[in-house]
Amino acid sequence: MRHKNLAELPCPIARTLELVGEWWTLLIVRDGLLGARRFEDFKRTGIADNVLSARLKRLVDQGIMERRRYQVRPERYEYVLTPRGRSLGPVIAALRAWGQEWTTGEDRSPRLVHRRCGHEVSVGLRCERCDQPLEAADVEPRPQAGSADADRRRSAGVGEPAEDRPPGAGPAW
Amino acid sequence: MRHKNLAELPCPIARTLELVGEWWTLLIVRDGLLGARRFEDFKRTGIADNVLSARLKRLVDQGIMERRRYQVRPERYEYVLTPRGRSLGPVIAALRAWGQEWTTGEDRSPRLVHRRCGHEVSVGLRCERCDQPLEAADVEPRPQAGSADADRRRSAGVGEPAEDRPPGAGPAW
DNA sequence: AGAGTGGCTTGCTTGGCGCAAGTTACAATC
DNA sequence: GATTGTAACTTGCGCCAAGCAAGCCACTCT
Repeated sequence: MRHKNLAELPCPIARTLELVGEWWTLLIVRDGLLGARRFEDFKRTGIADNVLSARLKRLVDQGIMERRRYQVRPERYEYVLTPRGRSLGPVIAALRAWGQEWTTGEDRSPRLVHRRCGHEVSVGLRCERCDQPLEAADVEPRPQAGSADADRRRSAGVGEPAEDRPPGAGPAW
Repeated sequence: MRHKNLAELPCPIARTLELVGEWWTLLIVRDGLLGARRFEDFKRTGIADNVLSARLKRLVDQGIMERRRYQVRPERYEYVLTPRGRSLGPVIAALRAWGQEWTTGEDRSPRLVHRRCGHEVSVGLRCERCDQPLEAADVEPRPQAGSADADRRRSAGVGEPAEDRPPGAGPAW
C-alpha cells in the first residue's frame, strides 16, 4: 500500500508535502539551490542511488526540476531547478533557521547573504500592509468564510478557548 | 532497515528534517498551531491511529509537543506545542505559501492574519541590515570559512560558473 | 444492560528505503 | 587491445514503515 495521497486534502500545506515531503526530497532541493546539478553532486549527501534516481524523476515530472543533456557522447544529463523549484527557497530557509536555533551539531552549510550588502538573510513572517516583521504571537488564524472548518468552529467553539479546556487552549496561531 | 539518520549530517536543514520530516509530522504540527489538542482532533486529517500515536510520542520525546492530562477519570491526555514546536510556524507558513502559489485544489485552510490589523501575513526572506524583503535572486550562498565545502568549492570551482558547464550553471542561491 | 467515548495497541499486508552489485556507453591509460 | 575509470543509471534483496481494521480499557450516559 502506498502513502496516502495528501494532495486530496483541501490544504495547500498538504499538497506541498505531497510533492516534496518524501524522505530526501527537500535535501535534494537544498542542494539544487546551492548549485548541485549532477547525479554525483546529489549523491554526496548520502542518498542511495535508486532513491535519488526515483526522486529526480518525480521532481522532473512535477516541474520542480528540469533534466537537460550536457554532453552527447556518452550521453550525460544534469538536473536544475525550475522557477517553481527555486521558489521553495523560503521553505528551505525556514527549515535552516529552525535547525540553527533549535538543534545542535556541526554546521558546514553555507550562509545565505544579501547579494548587495553581504549581510546575512533571515526568513520570517511579515504583514504586507504594516510592512513589518512579525512574531508568531502577532499572528492568528482566521477560517475562510463558508469553509467547513469555519462552520465547525462556529458550532464547536474551536478557536475561541472553550470552557472545558484548560487555560491557553486557543490555537497557537 | 530504518531511515538513514539525517541528524549526523553537518547541516541544520537535515537535522530539522530528521525531527519533523517524516510523513504526516508537519501536518500534525500544522494542526497544533491551529489549535488541535486531542488525539481525535489530529486524527481528523486522515492519519491512521497507530501512526498518529507514534508521531505524537516522538514529538513529545523531542520537546516539540507536550503531553498533558486534562481529565483524571478516565485518564485523558492532550498534546500542545511547546515554544520549540511553535517556532516551526515559519516553516508551515512557507509550505503554505508555496502550495497556494504553485498548486491548485480546494483550500479550506485558515488564512493567517496580523492580529492587530487583520491583514494577511506572508513569509519571506529579509535582510536585517537593509530591513527589506528580498527575492531569491537577491540572495547568494557563502560557504563558511574553514568548512570542507569551502575547500571543495575553491578547488573544484563550484559556485563560480565553471567553463565546462552550460550557461546559468551557478547556484540558484 | 447496552451503547458510546477517547486514547490507545495489535496484527496483517504492501511497499518504501538502504545497501550492494550489475549495466551501458564511452574515454583514458597501460 | 585489454584493462581501468567514470557517470548515470537499474536490479535484487531484506527489513521496516504506513495503511487498515479490529480490539482494548476505563469509564459515562441512556
